[in-house]
Parts: sequence; structure tokens; C-alpha cells
Amino acid sequence: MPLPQRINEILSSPAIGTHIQVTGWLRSCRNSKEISFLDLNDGSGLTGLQVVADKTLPNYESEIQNLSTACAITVHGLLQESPAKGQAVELLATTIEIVGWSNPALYPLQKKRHSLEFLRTLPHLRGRTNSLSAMMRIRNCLSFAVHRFFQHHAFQQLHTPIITTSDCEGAGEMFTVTSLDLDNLPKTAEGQVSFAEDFFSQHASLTVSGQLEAEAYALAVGPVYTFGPTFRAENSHTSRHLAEFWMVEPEIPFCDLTLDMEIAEEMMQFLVAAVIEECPDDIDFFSRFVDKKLAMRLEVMARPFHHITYSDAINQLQQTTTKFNYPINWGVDLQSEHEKFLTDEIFKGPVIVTDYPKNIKPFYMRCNDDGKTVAAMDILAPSIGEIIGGSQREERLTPLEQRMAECHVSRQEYDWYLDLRRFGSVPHAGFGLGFERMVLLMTGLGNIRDVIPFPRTPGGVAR
RNA sequence: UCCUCGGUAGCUCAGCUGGUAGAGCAGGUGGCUGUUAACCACCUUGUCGGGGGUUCGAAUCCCUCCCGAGGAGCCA
Repeated sequence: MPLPQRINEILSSPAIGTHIQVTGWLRSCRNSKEISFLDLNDGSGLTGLQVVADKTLPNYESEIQNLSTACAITVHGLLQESPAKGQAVELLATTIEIVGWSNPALYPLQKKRHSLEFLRTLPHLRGRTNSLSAMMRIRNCLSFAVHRFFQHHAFQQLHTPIITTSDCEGAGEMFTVTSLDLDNLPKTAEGQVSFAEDFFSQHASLTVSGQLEAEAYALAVGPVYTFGPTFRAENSHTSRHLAEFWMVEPEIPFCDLTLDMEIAEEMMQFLVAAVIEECPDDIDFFSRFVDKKLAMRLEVMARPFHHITYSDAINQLQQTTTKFNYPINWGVDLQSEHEKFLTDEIFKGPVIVTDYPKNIKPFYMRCNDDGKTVAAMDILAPSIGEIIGGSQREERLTPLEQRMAECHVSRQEYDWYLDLRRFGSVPHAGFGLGFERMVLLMTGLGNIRDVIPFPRTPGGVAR
């Protein structure tokens, strides 16, 4: 493909003495009367290529001296060793074509450091900063590694629908999808909105999870995984939640909770290793400027994860002298402060908590023989909290029907799901990884709005 | 949704117990043959988040709304 060579490739194996062409955007310009130094960056890495332009260039006075941050240029020149300190190689320009000008008085990003809060107001431009481009490279690396991991283990990627008519968890607010005229809504005899007249002839929403559809295909073609956007209309205004986020959801037939946990742990360690291997500069950048403990945390991720049952976790938390804001009782879900205590104080690393009380978990999780707990597992990561939630699914028809009744899940609506238990049901399990939380873990960034290019949160969409 | 802290120049912030606004950076102009968040000199910039109130007088005190950050709940 006739694409221009990227700067990170040029710098990693510089062909000194050859003529090359590069394209990119200027981060800064240092002009003097007869020579200019242009810091050219094309987004391929943190380090830019220094372009040296001297007055012999025909457009030196007319154009080059007027260049400023953000201008786009194409440079032909001679790659040479740099006589000055600061960089090993530089490009001595023979021609510089200005592809796109930028008005420095109006361009909102300066050479100096900006706060992440300010950059959030410029989602369309913030990718030009080191922080966001480094995040983007790590995010991309993680994304590709997810596919590599599952494809290598013969999982098939399943494209589950974005628009759905089922509410998977039975919890969580969903966004309604409608083409009805909002100023003139059709009503039923009871005064409710008549979705029978809507586009899909029934109420439809944006998906909160592809799990149930993934189960259907796992019981048809073998191990599958989904990797796509999911949506929650919950009014949660925190640094860990998005209204639109990406989730990785494998679903494995002939699989119990133990194997499910093994796969989850192996996947996470594969992802961590991939980023450490492929994005060392970006990890180093985040370690130095964002989170000094990042490298240490990533080391811990490579060790075997700790395991503890929910009941044992409750016991341990009850035995500590630490005072919690929320009381610890068997049957109540673990609060953030409890999860943090498990990961940061007791285990000092990732923890897999298993066998939660069935009453705090959804209907589809498999009931354990004790009748009180389900075959569920949550992976808690240091400083992030829950990063993976998974379970072995209830494959037995009768217990599933009982749980659906207890949870007030419509039998009619989920009859198709029961079919999966009627016709060749097998033990199966899966989990969901919050992809942005994985990016948080790998970058050390503190706010989930900074690990997705265009964040959607309650209250506003900037672009 | 609740709690806490914030909102002053393009950005980051100072502005004490009320006396009507400042710094650094960015930007502009000029200078400089090798710079590295370049340097030197000079210059520009404000409905002090919106609205209302107290006061002779409000960036400063009070009320209210909006927005942002951190935490909680819920979750991934």
C-alpha cells in the first residue's frame, strides 16, 4: 500500500542517509532568522521527528517561518544523524509542502500541558495530545489483543444486536429506541404509549448486554465472544461509568465456573502482556506523568489471581478492625469500600470473588447445591474495582423457571431463552469485561471519560 | 439521585476580615545560524458561571439555578 512511512517506524530503525517522505502535524516550531526546527508528529508515537528547515528552501520566508502548532505538512528530506543533543536523528528538509494551515490565535491547544478536564471540552482535538494519543494506542492494542486471544483459542466473534427487545439483567435503565412522533404519541385505551404502532411493533431499547444472544450461539457453534458497545441509561455520575461503553463477553459451552475463571484470568494476563510488549513507550509515559504505581500494578497482574468465596470474604471483612461506612452482613452485596479493602489491603492484587448469594444476582446464574448461592464470579482489580463479572449459567430448565418466577422475569418474553434449555442444553458459562475499565487499568488514568475517544455520560455529549 | 469541593484572561491559578482585577504560560510584533516545554525585549486580553438580594459600594456576604471535579449508590 502506498501509505507514507510512519514516524515511529522511521525512528525505530532509521535509514540514515536516505531520502524519505513524512507527513504529520506540527507540535511546535522554533524559528530563528535562517533556520527553523519543526517538531513533527503523526500520532504513531510520543516522540516526533525533528524537521530542520533552512533558508535555502524556496518557501522559507513566505511560508515556513509562518508555520505554527497544528499545521499539517508533507516533508521530503534527508534522514541524518542530529548534530545537537535531544534526538538521535532528524530530517533535513529538501521540500516542505504546507497541506493545511492553522491559525495559532484560534487553535485551542498550546504546546504546554493541559488539564484532562479542559481536554474533555475538546473531544475532537484532544487526540492530538500525548495523553490521549497514548491512550488511543493502548486502547487499540488492547482491542486487537482481545481478538487475537479469542481467535487463537478458536472462539468465533458473534455480532449481537444493538437494538433489542429484551432486558438482559432485569435491572438497569435502558434507552428506548423509537420512531414515534414524540409530540403526538399514540396511546392505548389505558393511556399508555402504544408501542404496537412503533417501528418494531413493540417496545425496543439499546442493548445492555449481548450475553443472552451469545448463549444462543454458544449452544450452536461453540465458544463465541462479543465485543461491542452497550448502553446504560442510569444516572450515575462517576469517574467509572459511561452511558455508552464497550464490553467483551465470551460465552463457552461445556464449561463450568472453574474453567470460566481460568479463561478470564488468562485473557486478562494476555491483554496486559500484549500492551507491555507493544506499547512500552506509552506505558512509560503514563508511569511517569499519570500514575507512578502503574508498572508495579501491572507486574502484580501477571501473578496468579487470588480466589475467595463471597462467604469467606464476608468473614474476613468482619474480622478486620477497620471501620466501614456500610455494615457487612451475609446476603448484602459488597460495597466499593469492601472491594477496595480486599484488593488493596488483604490481597494486594486482583481477587476473584465467587459464589455470591443468589438474591443479589440475576436469574440466569446457576444455583449451587447449598440452595443459597450461585456460581458467580467477579474479578476485582486494584484501584478499579469490579472489572469482570461472570457466571456459570443455569442450564437446567426447572431451576431456571423457578428463578425466573422469583425474579419476576416474563416467561413469555424469555420463552426463546428457555428453548435453549429444552433442546440440547449443556453446562455453559461466560463473563463480561468492561473494556474501558481495562484501559483504565493499563493507563493509570483516573477518569473513564479519558479512555474512550468520545465519551457519552448523563448530562451531556460534548461532540 | 445524595454528600463534599470548585467556577476569575485562550490555559493554570492568586486576589486576606467587602473599597470596582493580577501573575505565569499561550497569542501578537521585533531580535537571534542548531533549537529541545528554545531564548531576549515590548504589546494585547476579562459581562470574576447566570439570575436575584444585602450594602454608599460585591470577584469577595446571602439566596437560587447552571456547569465541572472527587466520593457514594448502581454497575462493567
